[in-house]
Amino acid sequence: MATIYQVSELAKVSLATVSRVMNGNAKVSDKTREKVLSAMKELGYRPNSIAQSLASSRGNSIGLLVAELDGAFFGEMMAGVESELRAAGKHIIVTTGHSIEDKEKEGIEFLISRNCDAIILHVEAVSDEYLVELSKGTTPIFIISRYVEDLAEQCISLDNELGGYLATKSLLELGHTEVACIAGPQYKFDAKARFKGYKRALAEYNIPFKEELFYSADFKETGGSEGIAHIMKQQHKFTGLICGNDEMASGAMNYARENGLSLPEDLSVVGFDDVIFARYIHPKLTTILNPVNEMGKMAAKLVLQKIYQIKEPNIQQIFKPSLIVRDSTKLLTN
Amino acid sequence: MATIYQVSELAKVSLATVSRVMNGNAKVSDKTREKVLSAMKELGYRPNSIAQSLASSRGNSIGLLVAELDGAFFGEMMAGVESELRAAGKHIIVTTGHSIEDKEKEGIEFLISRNCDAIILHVEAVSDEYLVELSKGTTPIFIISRYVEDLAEQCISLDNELGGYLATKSLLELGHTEVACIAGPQYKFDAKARFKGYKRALAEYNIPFKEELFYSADFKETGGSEGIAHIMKQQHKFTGLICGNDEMASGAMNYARENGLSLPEDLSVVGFDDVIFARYIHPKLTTILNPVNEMGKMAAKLVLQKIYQIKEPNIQQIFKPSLIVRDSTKLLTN
DNA sequence: CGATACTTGGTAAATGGTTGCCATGATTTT
DNA sequence: AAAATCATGGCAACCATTTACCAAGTATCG
Repeated sequence: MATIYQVSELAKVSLATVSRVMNGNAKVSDKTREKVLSAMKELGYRPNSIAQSLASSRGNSIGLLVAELDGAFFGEMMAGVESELRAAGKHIIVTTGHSIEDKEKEGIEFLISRNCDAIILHVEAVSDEYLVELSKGTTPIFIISRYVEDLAEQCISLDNELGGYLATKSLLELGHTEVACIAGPQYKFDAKARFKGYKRALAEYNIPFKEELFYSADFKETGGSEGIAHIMKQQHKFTGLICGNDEMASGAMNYARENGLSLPEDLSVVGFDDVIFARYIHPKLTTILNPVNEMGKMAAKLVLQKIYQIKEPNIQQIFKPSLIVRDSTKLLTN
Repeated sequence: MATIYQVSELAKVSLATVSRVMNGNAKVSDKTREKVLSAMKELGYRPNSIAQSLASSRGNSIGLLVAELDGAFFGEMMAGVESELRAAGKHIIVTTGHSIEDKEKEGIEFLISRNCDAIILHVEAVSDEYLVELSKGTTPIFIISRYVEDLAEQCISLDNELGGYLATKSLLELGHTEVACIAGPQYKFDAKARFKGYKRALAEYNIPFKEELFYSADFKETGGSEGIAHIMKQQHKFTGLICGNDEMASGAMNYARENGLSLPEDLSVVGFDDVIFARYIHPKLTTILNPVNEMGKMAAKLVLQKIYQIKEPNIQQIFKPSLIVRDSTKLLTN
């Protein structure tokens, strides 16, 4: 691999001049710039970003930690972050946390040790205190899809409680009174908040919360089928169901159909997130729009603004979910 | 951030000893190791992997380039690579190519400049020649989901032609004779091979290929709906459809249903890939299993073996697709 | 023509480690 | 007790680049 020395030699200019050409922070005449560039081309020179990073203690890269690499939700989030950052010439380094505290911490360590200019975190297992502590370190952190009170400035989050409320209310407004809920894992902030919204809506309609109509499981298809299986076993009639996310809704709907219910006639279902395939399941899923992609972009903008001083208009830190009505819910008729 | 100097100072040992403890490549007595470790802990020392990488010209990281960060297919692939590599203590650096030649090249440049020990590529726009040339460089490359003759040793690929053949044959065996095909972009290797398999199956059954029943579009839902819209306009009756991938199948099915066809009664559809949501669309999709996740893992194993000399049993480089029968296809009855 | 502003050269330190060498002292083996 | 082995120290070179500094050369301009 060619080095800057060889370039300077071939171009017959000094080391410093090569560096000047590369970084554009000092004036260089067109003629010499040309010489340097063509020498680079001839040698196939490519700056060693590791050495650059070490010497300048800047990385031109942003770390991104997500729970999983697969999953529609994370995909959209990553894509949002990446597109915005790449447009600004920055690269991302992605790693995973798998929603396990130790792995999340390890991932963070890795990103920090990699000299990232900043890191964007989507973490679920790690405590607020840990994040606050972390934010005191030298690597700036930004948090996506989670709200940490003391770090509000660096958070991009969704009003999950409102989402849960809207989802539930939409069924109540359609006349349903027995509305079950299959929530995500209750140690997860967003799952908990969505559930809280569910209860608020019930309360508003003077409907008592019923333990038999509640189940908490994994944010996955299997969680959904497991949840509805459990609830159906309780023998408590219900005509509405709200789910922790779209995957769960999908799993629940399949199970329900396989067990003799027709949708949406016998059961109205509301999902959460509006991931890409929500409109491809049948019946098309009524769900809560979670603008993850937008939020990813916004996190990137926040980084550009705060770290690279690129001013970004219209920074928005708290996003509001909204209801998307499709075919999986219907007016209760008896 | 603490440095190795501060550690050596606090532990009252030499620089070399600290390095010995970290890398475990020379004997260190338990006593001194203990001293060093506790000093590290006290200082919160974290090795600077950038400096390590520069000094040792090893990165302990593997570059991974995928077309997109979202999309079920890429997600599974990334997850496969990551899980295997992480289990071996290696990290991945992910970037994207968006199936655009320049972006793919730029992504590759980035990964190389990042001193990755090896890079795993899922590229579609770049030519075979370019890859061969690239493989002569200092950074070893591995190619996933594509077969390059001259680089066979470094490829993990799927027999796409066989997949296309199996998909088509499954419909022919069910008595369908008018089988349409909505293929992916024909500049993509896998899309082309699948289409080739489609034609081989037709030929085997002495059914001529009909231009009216063919369309090539984006590997997306919109590609699928666009494709079926086009074919339906041709007014040539057909009872079977094979699609370039599951997303396209999903798009086509929705469009078909919205335009009066009932599935699978009027039209049998076969997808390709068996991404996670194939079984959650309705009717559940009959499709070709593309073991991307496995292939991702295998690519990682190949890297572990060839680069880190960790011997991996059961390396398999060419994967065979297989048919998964679900509810979207049925025997043709007239 | 001389003053001024720009462009460039050359040098050297710094970034945070790795790696190999040789010397030294301690410990174990014979 | 001499010899061999082992653990450590101390040193220096190296990785590819950035950055600051000063000196020197060269246009440009009035």
